Amino acid sequence: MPLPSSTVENYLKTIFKAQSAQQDRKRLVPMGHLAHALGVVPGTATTMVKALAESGLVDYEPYAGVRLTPAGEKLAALVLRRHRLMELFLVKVVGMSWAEVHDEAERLEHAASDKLIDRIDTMLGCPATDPHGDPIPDSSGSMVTPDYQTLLTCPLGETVVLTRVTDQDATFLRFLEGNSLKPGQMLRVETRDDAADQVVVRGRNNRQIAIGMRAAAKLQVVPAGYGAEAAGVDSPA
Amino acid sequence: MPLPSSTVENYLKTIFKAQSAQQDRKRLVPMGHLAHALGVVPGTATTMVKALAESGLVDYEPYAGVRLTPAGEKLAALVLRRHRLMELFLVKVVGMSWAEVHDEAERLEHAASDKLIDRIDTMLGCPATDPHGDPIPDSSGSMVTPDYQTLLTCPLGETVVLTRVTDQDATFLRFLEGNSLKPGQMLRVETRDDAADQVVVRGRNNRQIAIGMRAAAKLQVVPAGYGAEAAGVDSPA
DNA sequence: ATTATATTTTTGAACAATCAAAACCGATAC
DNA sequence: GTATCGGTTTTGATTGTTCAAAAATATAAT
Ligand SMILES: [Mn+2]
Ligand SMILES: [Mn+2]
Ligand SMILES: [Mn+2]
Ligand SMILES: [Mn+2]
Repeated sequence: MPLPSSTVENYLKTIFKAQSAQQDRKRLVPMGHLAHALGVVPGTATTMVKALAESGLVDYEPYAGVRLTPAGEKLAALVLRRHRLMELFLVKVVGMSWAEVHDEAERLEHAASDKLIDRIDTMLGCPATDPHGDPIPDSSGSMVTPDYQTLLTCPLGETVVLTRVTDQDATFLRFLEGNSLKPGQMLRVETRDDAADQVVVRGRNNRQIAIGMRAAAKLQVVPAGYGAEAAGVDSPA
Repeated sequence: MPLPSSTVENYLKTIFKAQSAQQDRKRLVPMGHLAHALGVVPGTATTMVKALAESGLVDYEPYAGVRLTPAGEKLAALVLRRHRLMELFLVKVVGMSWAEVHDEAERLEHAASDKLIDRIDTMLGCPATDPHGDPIPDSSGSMVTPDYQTLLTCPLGETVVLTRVTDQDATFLRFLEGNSLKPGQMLRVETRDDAADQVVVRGRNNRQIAIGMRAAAKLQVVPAGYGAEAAGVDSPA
């Protein structure tokens, strides 16, 4: 019952995110996926997951996969809370770029005390989302994950608000920033061309921006003026 | 040559502080002292120190003790820099109490990147001392450690400025704060009574404060108006 | 010099986390 | 049903960090 190591925290967080990413979040996460996401060989993940199961943090079915127990889910959500609050803090208070805060938070999330995190939460006014639009769990570990549409699935021609970016790669984030593609930005999808693998959107100052479909799928949106505030969009300007 | 683990960083920092604390800072630090300061058994310290010697970070003489090499000294100073800048940041920007920032910084010092530390340094205006008056090494790892007098050794009756507190215990720090005994505060030592183990000082609002000699030795001072600014005192009000 | 005491080192073992490579299982394909 | 193949688990080993207890050393006392 000692406090979980950062290794354990990372395993739980990764399982949590993998479960959230699949449509049925009660399904088992395959060992291979987990190992790949953590950058370890599959055998290592198996060993670790068996230990986590022993501690009651996950359910483990050999050859099938792993799933968080309620206890594991709560712990994972609190790690995610520390991560996302820390990211927003680094952007808003410290003035770091949204492209670099992920790596920083990846380490700080294991070192910051609950006291510090609560202080940050208060200082930021109990925010609902982080700089990338990811929802921030509350201090009890619960979180709402709205099922947004993406620039690939939203209706053509209608104005939408960018709400979430589901890729933390620094280069990608810098590209988006250079094109004013940050959460809160209003957009309209002009055309989609499957053959050319291209989506053209009109963004800030009516400027046209063309991006590939792989990238477009990483940009989540809501219809303009509908639930934008509820989704935590800061400045729908 | 991988980056040093937090365990290694803690060993180096502890050796550094032990060397600084002894009058001749080139003397060897006994294994027993090191082990006690780190909260490990002596055998553990011996094992670790031999590994550090292998990496060229310390000089180790069996049965005599350990001392930092120039490489180890630089690394240690940079850990201390991260620790102290983080403490000041937590007090000044995050609004935490000076009594609780030490424990927090004890973990954050291993997680914060150089980029974050530089950002904090700039934000704070490249401060010379932390909330407890401890000097902050610069980014090259050099640091001046003035040899202050204490409330036990300073002249009676003369006005002095409190510059440094050499004990991080939270309860002690809260006691000091409750009596306005923080760096920058002007004081006068009225009486010293060896038999009663008591030092009486006159502090803020001419209020009299009596403390034991053990505690008085932990409060470092400089003559008022002389080198106070150079020592990084913030508000000699 | 001999003895006693305190400190230090060594030895043997443990735990956490990891990998490489061999063995294994399960879902398809024939 | 047997062969095949990707994913999974086992096995055996390594590294880092730690402890308990035994052995060794240095220093101080007699
Ligand atoms: Mn992130
Ligand atoms: Mn994020
Ligand atoms: Mn400190
Ligand atoms: Mn300090």
